[in-house]
Amino acid sequence: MAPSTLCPRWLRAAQVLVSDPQSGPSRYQPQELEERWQRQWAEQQQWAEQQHRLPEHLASEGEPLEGKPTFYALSMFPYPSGNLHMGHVRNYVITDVIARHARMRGYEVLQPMGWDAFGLPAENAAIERGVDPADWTDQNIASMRLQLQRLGLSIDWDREVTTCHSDYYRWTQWLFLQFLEADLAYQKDATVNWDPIDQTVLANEQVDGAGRSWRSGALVEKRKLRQWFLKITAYADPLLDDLSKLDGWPERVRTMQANWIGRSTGAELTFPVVDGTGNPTGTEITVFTTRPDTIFGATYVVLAPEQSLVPRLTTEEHQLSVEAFCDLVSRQSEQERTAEDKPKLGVPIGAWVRNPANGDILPIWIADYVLADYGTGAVMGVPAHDQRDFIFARQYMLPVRQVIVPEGSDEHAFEGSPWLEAGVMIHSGHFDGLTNVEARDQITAWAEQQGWGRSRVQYRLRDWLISRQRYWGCPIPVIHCQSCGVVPVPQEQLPVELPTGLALAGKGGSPLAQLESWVNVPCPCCGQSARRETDTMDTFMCSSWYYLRYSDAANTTLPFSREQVDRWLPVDQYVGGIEHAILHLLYSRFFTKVLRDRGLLGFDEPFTRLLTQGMVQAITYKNPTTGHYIAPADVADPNDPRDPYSGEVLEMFYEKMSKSKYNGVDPASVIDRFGADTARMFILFKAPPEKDLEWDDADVEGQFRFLQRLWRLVEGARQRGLSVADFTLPDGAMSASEPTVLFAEPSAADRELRRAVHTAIGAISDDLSGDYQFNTAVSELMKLSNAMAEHLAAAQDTTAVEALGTLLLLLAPFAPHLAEDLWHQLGGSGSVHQQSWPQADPSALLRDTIELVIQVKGKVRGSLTVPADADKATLEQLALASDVAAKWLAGQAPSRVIVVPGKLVNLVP
RNA sequence: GGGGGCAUGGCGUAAUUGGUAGCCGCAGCGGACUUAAAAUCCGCAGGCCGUAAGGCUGUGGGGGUUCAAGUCCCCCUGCCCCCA
Repeated sequence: MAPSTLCPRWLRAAQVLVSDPQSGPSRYQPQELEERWQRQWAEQQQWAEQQHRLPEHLASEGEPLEGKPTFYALSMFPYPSGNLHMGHVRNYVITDVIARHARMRGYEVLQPMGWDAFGLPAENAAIERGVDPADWTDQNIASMRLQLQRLGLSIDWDREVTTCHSDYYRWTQWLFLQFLEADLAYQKDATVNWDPIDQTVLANEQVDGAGRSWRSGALVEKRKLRQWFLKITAYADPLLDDLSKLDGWPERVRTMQANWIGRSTGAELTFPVVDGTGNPTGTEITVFTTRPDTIFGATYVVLAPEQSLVPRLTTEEHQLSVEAFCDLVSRQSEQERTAEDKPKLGVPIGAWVRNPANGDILPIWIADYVLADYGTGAVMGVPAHDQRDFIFARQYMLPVRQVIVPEGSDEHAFEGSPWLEAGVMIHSGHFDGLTNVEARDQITAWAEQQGWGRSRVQYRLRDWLISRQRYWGCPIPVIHCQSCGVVPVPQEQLPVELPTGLALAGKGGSPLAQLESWVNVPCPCCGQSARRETDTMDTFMCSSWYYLRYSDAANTTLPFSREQVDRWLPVDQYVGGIEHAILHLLYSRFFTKVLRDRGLLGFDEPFTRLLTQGMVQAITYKNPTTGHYIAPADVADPNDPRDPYSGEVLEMFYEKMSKSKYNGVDPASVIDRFGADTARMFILFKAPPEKDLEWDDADVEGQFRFLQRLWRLVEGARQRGLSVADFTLPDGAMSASEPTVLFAEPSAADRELRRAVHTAIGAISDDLSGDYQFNTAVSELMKLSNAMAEHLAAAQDTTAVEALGTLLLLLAPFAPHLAEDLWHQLGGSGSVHQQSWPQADPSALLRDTIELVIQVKGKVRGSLTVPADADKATLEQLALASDVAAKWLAGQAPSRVIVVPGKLVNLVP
């Protein structure tokens, strides 16, 4: 027989035998296997909505089709940089396990994916390399989608959204108009970073630490531009109060949001401006303070340099110094201005106010540490009881007047610090002797009564500046008309398409403003010539509602229908990085509340549960003298890392993967070597999900070995002729009082095996509910596999089949390809991913005897094998009669005996 | 400075929430198989003393509550994150 006539299957087997004679007739080859199943799942659209392909077990339970509960598992969508990194992998694998588990528990699951596709990197690529941002982005999406698909995620790709495509940003614009209509979008002047050489606005990320432009190197200036804001402050209270509803969120994220909103209760107090003789001029300065109790200690008043009263109140002789100071301050960042440890700078403006509490005449200053847009842009200076006022007063020799002293003590000596704690009032008129907490309310009430104050709630949160003077963003859909003012683009004219084919140079002002043909349009109202808004939106606008769009991604008449959005949302489980703990999550919550109030959806909060996964770190080598990073590949001996050139001993630590540190691990290379299932299992096993994860190649290989062991385990079962074809798990109706009859006359091996199987079901189910613990779930899979290796051979077929079938069901969410393949190898019908999640049989966990620990005075001294059902009195008797008791009590009767049934007996002499 | 978190073998981690500390894995050591190596399988493994049986000790340090503390309380040290 000529070789060419050989049966192809035989040939393949022969090749395997030749290449690896020890490993038996078949071999775990993840690359081929994973590609095959991914193709099949895609062909069968297995992850699309399953409403019309209900698994039989649910139909048999008589559950109506419409009544199938929904589960929405969501990953934070990526920016399409072109490269999938390990952080993405960790994020999406976690979400996928949750989604697959929910599906097996009978939920209709939505797991979508999309692209946060507007943003600076595309524009930078355009400026630097002359590529078209749209092409650059689309190519990146195409390649990242392929990389993602290799992970075997159960994503419904039909619902994919891309924020830079007009079928998406059309609705971002539509939603902007909703905000405009609701009076929640407005324009006002705000400062931007201005590059005087390139004549363009820079994003904060484009300004380096020294305040210079990333491109031209010019010192960046602050400029005032008229810009668009969303009135998020109007929702400060609900955004803060509803945090208490989010008990499925990490506590620290809730705390961060609460701090960011920063609600503080205080008072507005009005100081009349007086002339040189102390007579009122008719002008007033209103300050905001959280400490009205300290008003008798005010020794000056400070305005922000930008405050509108400053030009009017400044006297002629101070004109020059005030202008010079305002110019200086305009170059500082907010952080520099308000940091508590920085020196505070200011100048007097020559005007005076009268303290309404005690009539004192106080000088007015301007200072860098007061911000124009917080409170009223004016504060009263109380050096004795405020850190920043104290530093300022020392700097300029302003008087310090103490009005609170520690309880039961003399006046606090001002050695080097103000008194910030609670205490008793002094020098405060008829409030003397009160505690300052009492005085705070009483002084506010007194001021209110006298007409110079009122209590006031103040927020740290500012309105959201959404204008960007950039090209690659969603155009703001309004038209400026000389006679009609700001005119929204009519809905039927949406989308306002971003023009294509621009030559982006990164200089000369806003890119869209330079395109006259695009800018000049007739006014939709009066028809006269008008100009388009040339600002684009902050990309956080696009990402504030994408999770709503997934629910109804193909809708061409609305961003989403109320029916679909209310069916799927709120998101049951959101998974993403902690770096979005504040802005993205806050903006999304804000959007949800506004849209709820507009009647577009029917829930208060978008994300019921939130999981913030930790970073993926990798081993990093650094030369301590040169500060250079060394690639791990260039380190000859990892146990004694040395610089390949100088031979110096290197520093070694784990740090977030990044190109500049040469410590990145490419997901594709891991999948090429070991397959996606190994990568998934490793990343889940190595650390709890919210902790940082240290990448370690040796551990990856260990995970691969585990999957190979499973392969061999099934191989052996097949040779034994076992099949899971008619394997049905006993259902949940079973209880300990009615032991299952499936397993007649179990041997010791049967009992051990069943105990291991049902322990694993219980433990893994537990790890996948509530607080997710994928690391221990994988560890339980390993324990089950170890128990099977030990007991499978001696167990009956029924028990063995139950064990094998259950193992594959439990494995399915974690290593979906291998589980599917082994399921079919063992004759399983249908997809393993369409089976129901197994239920633990309590009767399998029962034991005849247990090990009872004997403690003497809390220390373990030995143990006894006792009947599992022995009562407390019996346990005490057994313990007292034991050799251990005899040895350690030396004949004495214990003064106390503590019995913990099923656990231990503690004898206290 | 304010707020939050963490600290367990050589390493990553686990511990029914007050009940036998160290599960699972990595690295390591010993053995089997092999001409040999790899792979695989079996075994050992917190530290100290001891041939062993066994004992002492041990969850960053100090104190406390309790029959019993990795777990609860107080103080200290170190690291991380957020906001200033």
